Amino acid sequence: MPANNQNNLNNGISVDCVIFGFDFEKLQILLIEREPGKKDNPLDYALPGDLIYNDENLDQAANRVLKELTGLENIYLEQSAAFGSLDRTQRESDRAWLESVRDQPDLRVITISYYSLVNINAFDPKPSSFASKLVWKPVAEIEDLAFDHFDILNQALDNLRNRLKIRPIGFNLLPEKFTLSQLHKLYEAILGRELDKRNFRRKMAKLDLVVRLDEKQQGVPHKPSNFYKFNTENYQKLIEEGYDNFGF
Amino acid sequence: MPANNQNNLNNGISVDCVIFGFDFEKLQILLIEREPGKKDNPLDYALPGDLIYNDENLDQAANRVLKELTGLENIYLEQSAAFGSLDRTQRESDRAWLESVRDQPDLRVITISYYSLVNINAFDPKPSSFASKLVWKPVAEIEDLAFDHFDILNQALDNLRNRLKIRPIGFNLLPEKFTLSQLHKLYEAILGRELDKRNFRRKMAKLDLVVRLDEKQQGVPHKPSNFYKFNTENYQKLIEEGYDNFGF
DNA sequence: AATCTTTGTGTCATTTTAACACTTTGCTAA
DNA sequence: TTAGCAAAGTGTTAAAATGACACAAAGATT
Repeated sequence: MPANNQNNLNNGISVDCVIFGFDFEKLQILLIEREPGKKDNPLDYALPGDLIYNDENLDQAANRVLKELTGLENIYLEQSAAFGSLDRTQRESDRAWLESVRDQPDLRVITISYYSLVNINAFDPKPSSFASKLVWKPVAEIEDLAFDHFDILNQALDNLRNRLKIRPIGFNLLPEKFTLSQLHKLYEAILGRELDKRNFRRKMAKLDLVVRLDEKQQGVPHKPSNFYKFNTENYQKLIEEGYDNFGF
Repeated sequence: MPANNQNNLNNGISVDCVIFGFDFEKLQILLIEREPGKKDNPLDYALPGDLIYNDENLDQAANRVLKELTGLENIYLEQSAAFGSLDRTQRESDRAWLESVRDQPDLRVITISYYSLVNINAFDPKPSSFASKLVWKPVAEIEDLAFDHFDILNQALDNLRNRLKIRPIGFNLLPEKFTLSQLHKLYEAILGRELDKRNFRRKMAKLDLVVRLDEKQQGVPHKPSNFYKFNTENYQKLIEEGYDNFGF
């Protein structure tokens, strides 16, 4: 055994997933609603996440945990950051919860966060395991989360925004067919600021990342908008050329 | 104890530091030269890094390890990524080394990497502990490293380049007084491509990030160049305004 | 005095960005 | 049927940023 207890290697490693979704209005995030503790605490939300196994690597763990807790599979997942503050599991409400689900609630746990972008309408979140209840929450309305998950969320959002300047990953949040207005609103939702409609469309057109389909919206009480799809080939071409100015 | 051995929590966590330095010519990186093993292996280099303690957080660990192994203290350190492949410690030459320095050489270890930028002339690397010998190596000449450290290096370089578009962190690599040519070469070294001299200077001037000093180079066999220093106040101002286009 | 090396500087053409308003389409309600 | 409503869709102009490009000036060396 090690000589000093500072180095007794009794560490846990977890992954936490920040799952962004878009409902054509606001940027949302998928959270686990935890049972309120003994006290009449307000409702309490946490990111989907869990300890990793010893025989899987980090990406595998993130995919597994996500599947186990939400049913999501084969989705875009990007590593975000590592969090390892000593006090990250020391809040009272969190400790009670840990005691109910962990063999070693006192274990010091370092977490690796991932973020993901999904089409909010394309899947049916299936709570399981200790994720008793899954809910989508608008990111902008979240003020706190369990553990240090609020920090993790903000970090992920920051990474997402930076990434969006370099890669057009936002398309992951949309269904296969979408309108330019939806795409426009998506960028505004992620970036948290307004973008001029004409300038947005001009740049999108120049990038040549979308293809106009011969199909329109139906049943809307106004001029129906045209559907588009993502142009994978052109995207690949741009990336191979080293192009990386996808920002607004 | 846990029910299944997949989840026995027997994990180690380490930090590895990618220390970039600049000698006014090439981008360099600080490496530990390991004793060749029993075989007549070629020389072998690794990133400074070690297991973290249970009573310190990640940033503390990175700072401590860096100080212990190199003598470097109070320097810019940015978290880069987490690496946790199952086979990252399975190379033969690495295992021999682990057996000589670790209590539990078989421990599965996940590492959090940090990168740092230092002025290569401003400190005297002091090898200690098991870092028997420290050397600077030009990044461009490195073809492989111990463990998965080559991957870690490339990831850090990628992060550094992305970061440089958003924040003028390159100044950390220079002494307090520097010439515009040195700054220019630094950007070229980090980005790995040539930049037009006049365009570079024009943009630097517009950003107003450097202040001209009333002092020139001496003893150079050509027109001496003027010294400048970094303008911290203007930098703060730009950041507060939300400006983030520092790229070239 | 001539030579050498690196510093330091300006212009022009092109591209990118920002600001800005009205017509069109299809549905809805009177 | 028609008037009104709501969102879609579209172009111009000015300002800023970028990219390409060449030569004179300074100081050291011979």
